[in-house]
Amino acid sequence: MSTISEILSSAVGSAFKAEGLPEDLGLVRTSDRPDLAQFQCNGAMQAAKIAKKAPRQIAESVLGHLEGDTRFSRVEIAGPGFLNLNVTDEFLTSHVNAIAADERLGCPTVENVRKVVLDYGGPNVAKAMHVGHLRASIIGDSLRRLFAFLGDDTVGDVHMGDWGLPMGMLITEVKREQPGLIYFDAEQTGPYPVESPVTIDDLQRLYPVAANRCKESPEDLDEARLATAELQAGRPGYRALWQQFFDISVSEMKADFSNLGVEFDLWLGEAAVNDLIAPMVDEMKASGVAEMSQGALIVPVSEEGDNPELPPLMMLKSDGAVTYGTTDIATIEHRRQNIDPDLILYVVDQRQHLHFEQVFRAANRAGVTGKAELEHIGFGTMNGADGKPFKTRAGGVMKLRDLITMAIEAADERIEEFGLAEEIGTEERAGIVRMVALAAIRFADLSNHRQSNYIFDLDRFIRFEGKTGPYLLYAAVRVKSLLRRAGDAGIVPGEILPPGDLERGLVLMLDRLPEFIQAAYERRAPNELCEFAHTLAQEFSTFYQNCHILSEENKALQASRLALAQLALRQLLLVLSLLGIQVPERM
RNA sequence: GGCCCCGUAGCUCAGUCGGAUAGAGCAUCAGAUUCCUAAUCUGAGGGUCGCAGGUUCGAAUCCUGCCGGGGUCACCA
Repeated sequence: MSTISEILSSAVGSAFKAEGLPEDLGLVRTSDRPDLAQFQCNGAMQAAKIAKKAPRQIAESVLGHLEGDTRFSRVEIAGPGFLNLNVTDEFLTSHVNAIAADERLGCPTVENVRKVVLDYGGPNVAKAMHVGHLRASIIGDSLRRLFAFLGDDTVGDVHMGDWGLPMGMLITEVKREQPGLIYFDAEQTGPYPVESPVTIDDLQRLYPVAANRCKESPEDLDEARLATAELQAGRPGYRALWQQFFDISVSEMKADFSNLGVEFDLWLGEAAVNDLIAPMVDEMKASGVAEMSQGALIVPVSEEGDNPELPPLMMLKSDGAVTYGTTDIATIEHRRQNIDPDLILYVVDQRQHLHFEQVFRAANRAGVTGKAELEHIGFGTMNGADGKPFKTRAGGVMKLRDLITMAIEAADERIEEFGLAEEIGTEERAGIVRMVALAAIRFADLSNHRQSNYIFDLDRFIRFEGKTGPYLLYAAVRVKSLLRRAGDAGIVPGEILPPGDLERGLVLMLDRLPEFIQAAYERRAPNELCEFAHTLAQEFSTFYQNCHILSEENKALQASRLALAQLALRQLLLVLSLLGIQVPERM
C-alpha cells in the first residue's frame, strides 16, 4: 500500500515525463509550509537546469497535465517554482480508511527479504553491566524490532566479551585467593566440580582488583597474559574455571537485559568462535593475507588513498594470544557458516569506528564475509550534567542496575505526586511504575540522534510533560480509556468520514507513518520513530481536545471519530513497540 | 601532530537526495476546563545555524581555511 506522497509522486512524475523530463523530479513530499499547502514538489527548479527553461515555466507545463486529476483540490505555483498541492477530503478519506483496514497500518514490507544479523549489547563476563551498555542494548534492540517488522529475517546476537585478557586476569586473581583449587593443577584434566568456586559478587569484586594490579605491576600483567594464552590454547583447568565464570555471568546478564526489555536470539561470545581461529589463521597465513611483524601476526589493511595508513589488524599477539579483532573476524566466519547473512550490523560505540574499519577490510581480504555487507552502527556517549561521561556522585561508573533502580524510584515519586494509580492494586501499580521508568529511559535515549552524545537528565526524562516517554504512555492510555468507555456505552468505530478542520491534521499525520518507518530503517535511526510518535500524540491531543467523542450526537460522526482515535492508538502502539516501550492498560 | 565526529533559541535537542518565514520540548508571558485522564490544548516572545570565504537561482545542509569541544591513532576490550 502506498502513501499519499507516493501516489502523488507518481502522478506528478508522469507529468514531468510527459514534458520529456526525468520522472523522479516529480517527487512529492509533505509540505514544509502547512499554511500554504499539504504537499509540495520542488522538481521544477531542478528541471530548470536540465531543460534550460525558467522554473516557473516548467511548473506551468507540469501543472497543465495535472488539471484533470480529481484527487487534487488545489494545485498552484509559488515562489521560484514550488508546486503546492492539496488533495480533496474525499481522497484523504478513502486513503485513511484503507490504512485503518490494513493490518500493517499502511506500512509495506521490504521487497527483498534479507537475513540480517544485529550485533549489540556486548556485555562482559564477570563485569556488571554499566551505563555504557545501555545505548548498545536499546538501539540494537530497537533496530532489530524495526528490521523484523519490515520483513527482514533478523538474528540478534549479544556478542559477549568473554575471551580476552580480563579472563586471564581473573584466573590469576582467583588463583591468588584460592591457590589450592583443582583448576590450577596443570597435571589434572578433570573432572571438575559442578559448583563454582566463586560467585558473581566475587567476580565483580575481583576484576577491578586484578585490573589495578596489572596496571601497577608488569610482572602481574605478564602472568595474566600467560594465563590468557593458556586458556585460549585449551588448558583444561582454565577452560573449566572459565566455564564457571561464563555461566554465572550469563544468568546475571539475562536478568539485566530482561529488566531493560531487551531480547536476543543468540547468546554467543568471543569464546564460541575460538575453534575456528586456528584453521582460519593458517589459511590467512597460507594465502598471504596475514603476515608476521615484530613477532605478531597481523593483517595489513591500509589501502590506496589512506592518509595516514590505517594500522594493521592484530590477529595474534607476540605471546600467541588472540585479540578482539581476531575473534571479530572469526565471528564473521562463524556467522557465514551458520547463518549466511546478507547484512551484519554492529551496534557499537562510535569510538570503535576505526577498529571496525580495520575488521571489515581484513574480513574482506580474508574472504570470510560471504555475501554479507558489514556496517558499523556507531553511537555517541551518554553524559552527565557536566557534559562529561556519566558517573555516579562518587565519580565511579554507574551500574545499569542502579540506573534502572533510580529511574523506578523517580517514576514512583512522579506517580505518587500526581495522585495517579491510587485505586490500582500494588502489583499492577508496580508494573506501571516500571513501564513509566523504562519508557522514560528508552525514549530519552532513542529520541536523540544515535551518533550524537546526550546528557542524561532523569528529572527531565521522567516528566509527563513534553517530549518524553511518560507523555506518550499517558497519551496512549488516555485513548485506551476512551475506547473502553465507548465500548461500555455500545459505541463502535465506524467508517471514517471526510475530515473537517478539526480532524484533518490528525488524518494527514496518520498517513505519514510509513514515511517515518522507512526513514528510520534506511538511516538506522530510531529517533525518526520517536519523532513520529511524539508528533502523532500531539496531533491526537489537539483532536481529542476539540472533538468530544462520547457526547457527540451525530452517530456517524461519532463512529468516525472513534475510528480515528482507534487508528491513532494502533499506530502509536506499533511505533512504541518498535522502540521497545510497553504501554499499561490504565494508569 | 594525522584522521573522525560535533558546534543550531536561555537550557536540552531535531533538522544529510541543497529549497519558501530554520523546528520541537523545557523555561518565560497571555489564554482555554459544566464534558471522554488539564500529566492536556491554543497563542506570543526568543536565532549573525561557531567565524570567514567559495560553489549555486537558492546553503544549517556541499567545498576550503580558521576558532572551540570530544574521540581516536597495532600487541586492552
